[in-house]
Amino acid sequence: MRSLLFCCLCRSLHLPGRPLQSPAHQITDVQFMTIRALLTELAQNAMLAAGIPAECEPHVAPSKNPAFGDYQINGAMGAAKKVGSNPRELAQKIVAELKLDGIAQKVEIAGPGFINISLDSAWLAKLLLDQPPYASLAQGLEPQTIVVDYSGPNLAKEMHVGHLRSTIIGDAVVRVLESQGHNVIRQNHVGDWGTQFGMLIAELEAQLQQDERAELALQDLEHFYQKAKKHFDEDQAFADLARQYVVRLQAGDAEVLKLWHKFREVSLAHCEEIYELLNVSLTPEHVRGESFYNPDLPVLVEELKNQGLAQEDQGAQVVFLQELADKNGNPSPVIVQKKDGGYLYSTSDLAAIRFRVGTLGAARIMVFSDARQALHMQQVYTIARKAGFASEQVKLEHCPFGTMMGSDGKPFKTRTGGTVKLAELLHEAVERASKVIQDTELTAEEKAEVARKVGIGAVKYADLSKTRTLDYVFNWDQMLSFEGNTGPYLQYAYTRIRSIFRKAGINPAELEAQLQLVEPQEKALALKLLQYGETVDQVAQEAMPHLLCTYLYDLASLFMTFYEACPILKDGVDVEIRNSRLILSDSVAQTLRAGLELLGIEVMEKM
RNA sequence: GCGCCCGUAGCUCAGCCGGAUAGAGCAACGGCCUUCUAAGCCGUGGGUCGGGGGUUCGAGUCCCUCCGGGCGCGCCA
Repeated sequence: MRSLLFCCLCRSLHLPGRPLQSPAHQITDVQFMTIRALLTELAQNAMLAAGIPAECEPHVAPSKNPAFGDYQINGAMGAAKKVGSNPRELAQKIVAELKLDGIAQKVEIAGPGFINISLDSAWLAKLLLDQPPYASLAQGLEPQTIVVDYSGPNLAKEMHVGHLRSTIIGDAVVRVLESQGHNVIRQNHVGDWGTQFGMLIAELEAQLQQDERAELALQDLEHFYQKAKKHFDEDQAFADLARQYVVRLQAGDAEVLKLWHKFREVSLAHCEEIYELLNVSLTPEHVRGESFYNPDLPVLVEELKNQGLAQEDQGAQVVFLQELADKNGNPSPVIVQKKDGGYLYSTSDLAAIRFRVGTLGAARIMVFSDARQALHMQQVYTIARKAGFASEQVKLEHCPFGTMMGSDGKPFKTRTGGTVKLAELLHEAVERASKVIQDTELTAEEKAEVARKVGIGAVKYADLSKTRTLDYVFNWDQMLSFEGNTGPYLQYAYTRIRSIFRKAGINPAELEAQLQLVEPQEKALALKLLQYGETVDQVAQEAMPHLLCTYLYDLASLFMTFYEACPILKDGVDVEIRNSRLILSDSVAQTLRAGLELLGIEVMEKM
């Protein structure tokens, strides 16, 4: 719980059952909370005072329809059923106990027992001035150590669209969590180990012997991989060498390791480039690849065996999970060691959990990976609990995402059916954005920067704005449109506000802090601004960035409506009104910028 | 066969522990620029929320069932 408002009423939380005495106008700065949290608490107190059992929740929610006020308490109906009384009468009793002086302008009972609250404009104005919503997210939260595993490309190949969702969704959630003051540890679980590296290293050595430089040979990783594969398939001697290299690699052979390091270095450099272009906060220090866990794997399997969790089956070491059995009682099998002695991703994922809990001190672990890995993650988490790698206190979360689809409804591919390279996709985005930008006053340099921010922002926003767990359809025209719920629309809304200040020659920081919410559009905008923290909280809890996108789009839309209805710099606007509307506009700009930053999307002054 | 996910306007999507006449955008149609960025705003039309049962004051939301689609299920990751 967190945020904007404060109130001494919170003390009553420690005195359950005791009626609330403090008049609301005495609200002072003791503890931050959102409007929703404040109203929930006040409603809960009123319900207790009305004799309703404590387990009945108030169910406070923002009203969907302006006719029903700003917030509504929906708990009266449920409570009435529980205590066996008339819901409308019970609502009356609750309202009689509600201490909303100075907060609400109107409280009404409607329908079967809804309690509709219209907030007081002066109160909203004061809140907005006292606690700018975009500036106080970290207030009052218990900081946690949270390990976030995202991106995790396979270093054998070039990054492709399959890595896009994990990378940008994970990065947005990471930024949201950090904004709340949590100790976030990024883990880029790259695929830098496994049999395919034998082949790649053999190929690299072959090319180095032909006086090729590693950087040059690996310039096009995709091409290099295909070449190695072809070589492997067609040349028996090469294939044998490759297999030999796998063994030497696993045995820690210095020469082979050196080549492996070289390969890894070049491949990682390629990832860094993509991250930078994408404005993703991952850096080399966050890389913790599969190879890191290699030494721990035999130890871990031995431990699973000793605990009686793993047993030999058809030559492999297998953990049978009764917890995940089908309805016929067949346990779910998880292989942790192959019959040839090799390990699998289950094994290194388990080692990763143990490391994250034991060494990194994670209280919460979030893994952003494809929805198709759901069963695997469930198996790994179940084993981790049983083996004691993670206690019940540690939250283990798989944050799955759906597949990126083309307009034909099938997985996104090139026209010829190949894998779409991420670098090419992103460059195309910038290229397309540069064609969409109309502003002729920008210099070539400015225009290039705007194109980059708009193009990359559009790709990210399109992805982030859809429900994470669903498949989503990739569509250039839609994401680069300035109409509707898109990145460019939000960036435009921001620049539009900045242009007001440019035109007026005013620095928002020097504005006199005074705000009056007279027109309905002004009040609606202020209320929306104050709900920023509620949204960010929810994104942090559920790892669902699309909620923030929806919020920012609503905010921008409300601003546009306000802007049409309420003149600011035009002739005949009273100075105080003008100042007030400038404050409101600036608050919107700051919130848009802060929100977009949490999504990893940049804004610009002009476009 | 077993399991997970999905089905909401022509299209792309929202819908917050069940809450009031199911919301946006695009597309269609009609308005609004001599004044703050019209890349905008205002309005109209458009729905058996896949079908059918059930739970209850109330179901797009929860349960069951059927239909349709996607994905996964011991030695790839």
